Amino acid sequence: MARDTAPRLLRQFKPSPDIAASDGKVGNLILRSLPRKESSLLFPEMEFVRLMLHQVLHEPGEVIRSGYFLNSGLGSLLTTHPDGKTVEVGLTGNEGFIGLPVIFGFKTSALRVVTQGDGTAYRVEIGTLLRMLPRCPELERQLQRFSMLLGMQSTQLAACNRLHDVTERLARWLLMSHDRIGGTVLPLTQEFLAQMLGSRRASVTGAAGILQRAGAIEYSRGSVGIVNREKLEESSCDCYVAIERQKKRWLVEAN
Amino acid sequence: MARDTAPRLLRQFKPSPDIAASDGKVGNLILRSLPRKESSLLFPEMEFVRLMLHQVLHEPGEVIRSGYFLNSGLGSLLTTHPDGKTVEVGLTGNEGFIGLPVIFGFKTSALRVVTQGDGTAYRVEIGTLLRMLPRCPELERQLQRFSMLLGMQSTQLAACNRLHDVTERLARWLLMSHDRIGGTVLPLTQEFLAQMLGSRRASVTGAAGILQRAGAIEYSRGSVGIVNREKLEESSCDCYVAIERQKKRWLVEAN
DNA sequence: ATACATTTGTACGCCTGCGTACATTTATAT
DNA sequence: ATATAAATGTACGCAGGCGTACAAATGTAT
Repeated sequence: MARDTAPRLLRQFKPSPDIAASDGKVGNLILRSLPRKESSLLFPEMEFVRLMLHQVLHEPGEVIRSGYFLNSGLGSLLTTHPDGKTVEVGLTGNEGFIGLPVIFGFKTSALRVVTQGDGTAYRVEIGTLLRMLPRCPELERQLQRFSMLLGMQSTQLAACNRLHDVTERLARWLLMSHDRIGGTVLPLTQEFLAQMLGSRRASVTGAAGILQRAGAIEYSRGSVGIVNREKLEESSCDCYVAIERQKKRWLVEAN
Repeated sequence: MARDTAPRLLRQFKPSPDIAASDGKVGNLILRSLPRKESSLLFPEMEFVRLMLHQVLHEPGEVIRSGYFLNSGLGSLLTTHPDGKTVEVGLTGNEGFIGLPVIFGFKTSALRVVTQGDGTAYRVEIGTLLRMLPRCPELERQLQRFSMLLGMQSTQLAACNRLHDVTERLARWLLMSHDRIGGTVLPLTQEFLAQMLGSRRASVTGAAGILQRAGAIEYSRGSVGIVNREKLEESSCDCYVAIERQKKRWLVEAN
């Protein structure tokens, strides 16, 4: 085995519903942007669920049964490889939706989707979603735009993986996650980070040490604290700002 | 400068129309799949153009004025970086369309798009295309599906860039290009390949030497001939088949 | 035919990251 | 309190690729 330890991922299929907690604020930006007409159609069909750390939402090749509008927490899109290696090729928080292929008529996922950090989401069964879409043009537009943004993100990550070293990529990853998670303390092990970055766990140890000595982060057994965002940005490659810049530009263009 | 030589790219904005050559067969698969109703709307609005080697169709940050349905030849999607480095993050031939962001309401390109090999395309002005889309639902569907396929491709390339060495990636690249170009001889310099793979030109020399000694390819000054596809597939990483497999699976699912 | 530009071959030192292995620290369960 | 598991620190040799530089070969223009 090429990895230190097998990933401890929760493969339970369905997050448990938690109706009680669903009242009040909707965190997901797509849902929030919808006209009342569409959201009133949609919400009765969705289920508020808690997502646990490292929960697997989709597995490559698997039929996608549910889509998830994230309210909080984040989802990592990973490629998987025969030897157990994984590489993160996309990352989304409350700005996004998990289950994009179905929007375009496809049924299976090409990627593993894993949650990172506790969070909540609105889950919708795919059949239901597909029935709703014709009556929710704004939702459809939002989902399609998000897919383009995510695609752009993955092209930038493709280049990043080619050109930048572990420390730069780790800093980039932490910045991207920090933007999508409420607090400044991220529940992360180095082993998990290694799976995200597609590197050795030992390489992450080295990189994390560099960032810590630079005063950018602080970490201990299973959690990383961001103590100085500026320094973290200095340590990161430009890919972080490149992604953010393009995202903003496009959102302005799309009015 | 980090590169041996500045890229010799043709930056002329518009490919020259060539009406004479436009009669007869349409090579682009999206256009061919359209119902007569839509294609008869569309074709009068498009211009048949020749694409020259290494022609730049879009530049990052630039407003996208025209879209291209490729009939032959291929288009590379590249990220560009301040130091002149580029990395290919997507590749399409006659199955695709160049100018996807506009379909989703965005106006600028995030990537450089360069043609590879001579080819032809149908060019359509963006304004025209956007006016047509509401009346061409099947076209819209096809374009959206293609964007998802391209997105999947770039996620695979993101992982490939992380995990595989130059020789494997070169073999993969040649396979992907071979599929999209008619003949078995590709007009390529090692310098150009280096820009696609995001590596040194000297690294490409080494990798090409390995593939040649393996009996997979033959090359000389500006052209690479594929002499044995099986051996090329053996030298490639699995990313090639992974992309093809997922593409086929999705196309079946979408019926 | 000769000069020039382009393309390719090759070499050198260097650094990063890999695979692997083992020790150490820290949390959790009994 | 003690055992067990999980997470982290660290080390070693090795391979691939980088940046750089220059020479050789091969087209192209005058």
